[in-house]
Amino acid sequence: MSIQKTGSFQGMKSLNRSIILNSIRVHGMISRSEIAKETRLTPPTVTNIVAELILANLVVERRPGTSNGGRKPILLAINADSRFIIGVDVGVKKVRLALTNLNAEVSMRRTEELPSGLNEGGFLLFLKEIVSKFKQEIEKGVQEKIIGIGVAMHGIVDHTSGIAIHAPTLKLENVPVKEALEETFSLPVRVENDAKALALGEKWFGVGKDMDHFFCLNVGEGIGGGLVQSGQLVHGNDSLAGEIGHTVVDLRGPVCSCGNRGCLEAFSSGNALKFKGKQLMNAGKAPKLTEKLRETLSPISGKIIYECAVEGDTVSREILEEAGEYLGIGILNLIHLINPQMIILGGGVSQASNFLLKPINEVVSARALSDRAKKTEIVVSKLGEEGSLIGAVTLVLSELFSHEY
Amino acid sequence: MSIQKTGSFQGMKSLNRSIILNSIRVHGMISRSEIAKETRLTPPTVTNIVAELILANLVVERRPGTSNGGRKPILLAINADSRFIIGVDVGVKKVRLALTNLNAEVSMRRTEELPSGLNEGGFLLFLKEIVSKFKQEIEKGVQEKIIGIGVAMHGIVDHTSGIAIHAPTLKLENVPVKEALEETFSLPVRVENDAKALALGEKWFGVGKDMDHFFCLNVGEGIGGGLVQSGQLVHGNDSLAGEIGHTVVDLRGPVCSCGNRGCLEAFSSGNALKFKGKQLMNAGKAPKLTEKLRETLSPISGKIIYECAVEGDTVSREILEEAGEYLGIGILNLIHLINPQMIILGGGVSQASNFLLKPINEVVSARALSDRAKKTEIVVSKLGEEGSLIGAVTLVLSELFSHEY
DNA sequence: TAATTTAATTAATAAAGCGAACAAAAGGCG
DNA sequence: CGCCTTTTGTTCGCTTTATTAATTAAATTA
Repeated sequence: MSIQKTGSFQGMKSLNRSIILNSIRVHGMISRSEIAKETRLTPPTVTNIVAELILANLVVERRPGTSNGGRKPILLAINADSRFIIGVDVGVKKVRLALTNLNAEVSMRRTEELPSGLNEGGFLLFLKEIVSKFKQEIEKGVQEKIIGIGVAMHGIVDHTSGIAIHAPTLKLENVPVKEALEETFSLPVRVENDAKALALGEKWFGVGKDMDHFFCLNVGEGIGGGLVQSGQLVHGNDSLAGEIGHTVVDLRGPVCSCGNRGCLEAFSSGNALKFKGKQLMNAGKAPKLTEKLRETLSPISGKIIYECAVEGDTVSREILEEAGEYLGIGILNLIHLINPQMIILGGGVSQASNFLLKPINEVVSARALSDRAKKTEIVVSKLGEEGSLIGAVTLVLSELFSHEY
Repeated sequence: MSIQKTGSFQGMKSLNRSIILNSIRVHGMISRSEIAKETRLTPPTVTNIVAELILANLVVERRPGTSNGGRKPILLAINADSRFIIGVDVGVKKVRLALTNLNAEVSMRRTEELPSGLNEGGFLLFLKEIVSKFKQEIEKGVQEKIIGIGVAMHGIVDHTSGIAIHAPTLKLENVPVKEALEETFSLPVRVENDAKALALGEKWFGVGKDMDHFFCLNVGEGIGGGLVQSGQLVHGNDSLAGEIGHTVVDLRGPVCSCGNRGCLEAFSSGNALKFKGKQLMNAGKAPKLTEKLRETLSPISGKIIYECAVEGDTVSREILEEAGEYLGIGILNLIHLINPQMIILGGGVSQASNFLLKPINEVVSARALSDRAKKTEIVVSKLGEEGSLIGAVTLVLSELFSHEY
């Protein structure tokens, strides 16, 4: 059994602090008395804690609200620009960097190409270098207000130790990202798997804002996912939870990159689309695709297939539709296992959602066990390409706003 | 967002109370100073709360422990016989009843046949009658010590309202079990799905005792499951979580009772075994089975197949092995999605575990993504046939020992 | 038997929420 | 315009409960 947190005065206050802080954050603007009503804290407690938060510069009083027949309420808001966070999203080919305030509003961004073939040491060196360069470009006044660095990373990440345990496409193992960055920058660093970061980002700033139970799929070249249960990110026992890409949807399906047969990833990932397109082209069954590639001089990719589908190519549409059907099966299994309120589609593939949502929804509503399961909302992320990056920032934010802080 | 619990003195104390109570429960016997060390509560706090617990008769001082070079510690234990609980397990054909103490030790049990064709009202009437009869048979002194009734029930159950929303095989919908029993017996009643109850039972009294993340399969005529994450039962958004039986393992598989194709339940449930056996017998490919049925004059069943397998019948063994392989796929999907530390096999099929565990483990270790996932322990429940019943009792217990109480 | 060690309790202290009363600021109404 | 009512927010004394330090209790050991 894990070590439990005991009830203490500090703990009690810390809990109330985070309740108030989150109430302000979620509402954008809210008065003290509204907070008291909503959270069931007493007015004096709210007053006291808010006073501390204002002193700490985390909260500011804004304009008075409209009266309800008595004294006007004083609206409180998060002092968004009092602190800043650096977010880093380590992808397969590139690293994105962003500077945001407490509302995760990006005020500066960079994208760096990730050199291939780096070993663990080289990778860390590169990471430190680009973060350092990025930080130096930030104006002095803001630089001092940076309170932490959040890193979203492809592969398996132990979020407690901040070690990237296994990043297959980068061919890296056990990289102590947190330790290295904390030492270099003397700032708290949080590291998380990119799909899980995305899910957290959706919980705080995306379509998952009001959801307590949801699953967020990250469909790009591969397929990952992040699960939120009771408002909390689920890591499982070894930080492996969420690997929906390698759940089996058809035992006799094609071989997946992981060596198994019939994984969802082998049907519906960007790579799977690419493979399927190539196959059809070789068989001479995808004239439009062949033409498009000759025109644009680009290699086959999920994006190209999507573009052809937009332009009306039936073959491309069928490829996407089939991918959607299998995604539907994977999502269905998910629904039956953990019964989320919402499924969020994120990652590169979310662009193609107009072709995917229909088959997914059809499969789910046809096969879900109960009416309630059929009603599981399936939506597309609105955070776009920067979703994981926003999630990375949120890793730091969530600690600032959390109970433990 | 759900209503949060605020930090308050009561809350703080209630939390510490539950921490201490659980520490005593888990250790069986433990001294005050050990509790303080383990829980990081201060000695006076432990003393104070323990004093209250003793006053409430929940805890007793037992014999002194062995000295560690100074004064002997006074060992504390849960006063097991200070309170009793009635557990009810509503199955498809029968209802089990049990009376237990705080250690979930059964001191009285009954099994009643469940009449078929009851409607909602008739079902409740029957339930009230058998519980009433059972209660009257309990000796007076113990009867007064009953603190609640826990009900485990087949089908979809809303555990907050205590309504059995959907019980397909009983053909019942929206049965207000909690309300009805609470009114009749003036005792707190908790109702839960049987597989989830089983999982809770395993967490408290079974092999899941020291596990924070596990999944408990209940394989009987159908296949259900209960998920424990961070020590807590997971219900999902509509109490539907855990339905592993209807996750798809092979799109082109046989038709399931739910109408879909390729559900795990259509491969590995007791019913699936039965069906498969019948199929082989009709094709004349299962001589041993045919003989056994003629001998025993009983209809084909999972149990018979198991018995034949024990007696060395290759056909029966193959049936079980195949069921195991598909179970392995289902479990694999589970592992990749939520990464539990342990998988517990419970329900009727757990008897046949000697034939099932091998293929399950083979599939998991062959196909799991990472070494850590391969190491997921797969074990058999030790609670046996009464697992869900113990779980039902635990529903009440967990509230007595919990923070909210 | 005295010294030491560990266990448990007591007493004084302090943290922080709570309830009641109070102040501040509106709006409503005569 | 001025008084009353309502809503918002604060102040103050009280209460709960954990914490620290000192104390008592009961062993072991030298």
